[in-house]
Amino acid sequence: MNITLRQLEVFITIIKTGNITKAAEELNMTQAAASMALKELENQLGEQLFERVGKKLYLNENGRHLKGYALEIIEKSYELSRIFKSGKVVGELRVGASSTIGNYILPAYISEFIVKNKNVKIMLEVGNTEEILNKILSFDVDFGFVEGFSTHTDLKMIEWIEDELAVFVNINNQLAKRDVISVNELKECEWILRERGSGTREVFEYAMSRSNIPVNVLLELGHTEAIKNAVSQGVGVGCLSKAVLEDLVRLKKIKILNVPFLDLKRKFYFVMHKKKYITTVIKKFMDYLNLH
DNA sequence: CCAATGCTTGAGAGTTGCGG
DNA sequence: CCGCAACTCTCAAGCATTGG
Repeated sequence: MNITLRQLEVFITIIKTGNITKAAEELNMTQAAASMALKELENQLGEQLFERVGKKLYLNENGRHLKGYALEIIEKSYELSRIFKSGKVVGELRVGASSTIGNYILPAYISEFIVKNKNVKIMLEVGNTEEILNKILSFDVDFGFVEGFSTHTDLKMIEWIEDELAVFVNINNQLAKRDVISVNELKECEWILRERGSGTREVFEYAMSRSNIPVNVLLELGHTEAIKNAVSQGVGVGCLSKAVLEDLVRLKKIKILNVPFLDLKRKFYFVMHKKKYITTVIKKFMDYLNLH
């Protein structure tokens, strides 16, 4: 015989109530049956879970070890019953997102979604585009949102929303006074950029190379906020998503430069493994974001 | 039909707590 | 400190249900 859910339930209830009799009462079974259930569980595991001191039971090391597992298994089984009984969308989503999307765009969408679907939990993992694509490929996340396109044959990419990068400087920078920036002026700039592997960096470099502008990198930083801070302190020139810069523009700490020769438009993509099983919750989320 | 499983019942044994 | 009632756990036997 295997370990049963009932045995785990008895085990947890005994911990909760402190003795077998009360646990049995709570579970609507006789004390003897509860006692047997515990004994059978201990037999299955080949270890005692409680120390018997007199007529009292004390949870021992084995019991403490089992407790966490038992609670998790019981909770999952209850959840399963709830799903089938309620017909509601219940579940957990692991979502990956590249930095810009994960930190600035997605939280608002996720908040709205979980308010509408109270039984859904969402865990958001933020990394750079490359890291997120790898997590999707290894099924570590259910799906993700990234800034760059991938042609990987196992990935399904769906266009989500449009975004635009902006070149920006500290408000006191000479360039901030110019209406339009020239190619030559941009060639002189020292850049503070995201690391390679970041979608933002990729789009920026592609746009620069199309205009034949060499990129003189002063500093590479892994975080958007770090770049914003550095540039607003007067160090170098940055290029990040417009959506990310709104606060500093409003505070008049930075100025977005007019660089008409650079095509800084890009798209955000929804990405999923082609073999990923689409659960009800995933379907619901995709419908919510209008992804088809 | 039989074996496995899980339950109840009833008996028994150890522990606790209280009154004398 | 002793004796006893009450309490709590274990064990054995037996019953009902389920599934091969």
